[in-house]
Amino acid sequence: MAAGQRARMMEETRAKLLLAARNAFAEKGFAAASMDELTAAAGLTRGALYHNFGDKKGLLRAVLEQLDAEMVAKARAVGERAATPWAGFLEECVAYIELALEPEIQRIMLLDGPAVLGDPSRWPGQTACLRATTETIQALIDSGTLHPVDAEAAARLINGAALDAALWVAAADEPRAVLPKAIEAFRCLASGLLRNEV
Amino acid sequence: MAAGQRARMMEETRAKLLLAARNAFAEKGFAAASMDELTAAAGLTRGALYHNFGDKKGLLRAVLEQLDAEMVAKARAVGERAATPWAGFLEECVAYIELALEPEIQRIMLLDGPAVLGDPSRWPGQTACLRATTETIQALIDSGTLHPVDAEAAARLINGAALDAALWVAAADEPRAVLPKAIEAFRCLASGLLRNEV
DNA sequence: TGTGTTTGCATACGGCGCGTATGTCAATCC
DNA sequence: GGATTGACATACGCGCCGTATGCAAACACA
Repeated sequence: MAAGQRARMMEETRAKLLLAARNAFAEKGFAAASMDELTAAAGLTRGALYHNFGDKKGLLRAVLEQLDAEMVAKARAVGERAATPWAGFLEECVAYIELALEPEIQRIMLLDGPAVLGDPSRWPGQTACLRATTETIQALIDSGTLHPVDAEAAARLINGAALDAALWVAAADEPRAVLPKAIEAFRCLASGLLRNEV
Repeated sequence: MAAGQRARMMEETRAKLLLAARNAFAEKGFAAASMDELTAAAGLTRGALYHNFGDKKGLLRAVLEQLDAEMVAKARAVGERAATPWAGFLEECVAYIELALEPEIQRIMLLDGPAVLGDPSRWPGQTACLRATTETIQALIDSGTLHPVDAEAAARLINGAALDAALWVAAADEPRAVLPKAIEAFRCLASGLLRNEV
């Protein structure tokens, strides 16, 4: 029993640190977030942090994996309820845009993540998000729905457009007013991939 | 004459600092670039830097304005040589993608810039790049070439897609091999904005 | 022309934050 | 039951940023 207890304690401290890190990174940004404050907020010290995550960038990597997993799960759940694969894909992308309105996602995943860890395609698991999009697009190409372009390239373009749209919407003076415009423009743009114009 | 001399000296030190900053930011990234090293490389000290640019972020702002101006000038030069407005627009976008392959542009404008200064639409002059794209798209909409979507939204999406594509290409194992794929996918995507399918 | 003021930049100082090295205590192993 | 490993805390050094201060040259003005 003691062995299990120990492993659970370990997981618990990791979870506490991840939660504190998410809050600190989201509010202050990666650079301005102090490891001392962050760990103190979790009731720990920097010792625990360096033991569990190696360094500050390691902590960011772990936070990003968490966020990425949450995003892909939510987006897929939305996409699966659609009538056609293409509609599902569009719904999924729109869900991404709306998810990316969350300040936490904005700051950590779209701004600090790339700056600190480099291009997302090089992240651990290259972000489940991009993989999922690539697979979906490839399937749509195979079924003849889309023009036969490179699936990975299209996925990157779509993702970049969607996330950049979210960044723009969130920074706008009236986010709720420009969001529909962004979504409409996105649907229009994405339709360029379709083989048969509607 | 002395007055002119003084102003010219001032401009010269600004230029030297900007050049050193471009090199340092491009090679080490904004966070890892040391102001001491940077100014020493320019034959000056931090005193000159804080006197001319206020702080480290101010220096980055100045560098970004320079890069942005250079990019928009090059892209417009490419676009103006095209046969039709739409072709010119596409060529301009492709030029952006290729310009963004430069490590200097990547690191400073696409990665560190947004992380340090926030969304580009909030930068000084909101980046000439975005303004130019918005105007071009609006003109194409007015002439009936494109679907009547929000020009600013479309510009942001197009820009996001193009720059993200460049980020992806540059991080790829064989940039020269994937660049054409990215461009092809981009043209395909952009055609979604067209009113009459080709 | 001489003096007071401003300007452009260098030097000096204080503080903070990261990473690492070291210490400590409990749990495990043999 | 003593030795060892592992999880975490504590202590230290170093670099870096921002600001306060110093200084010499250029201007203003009478």
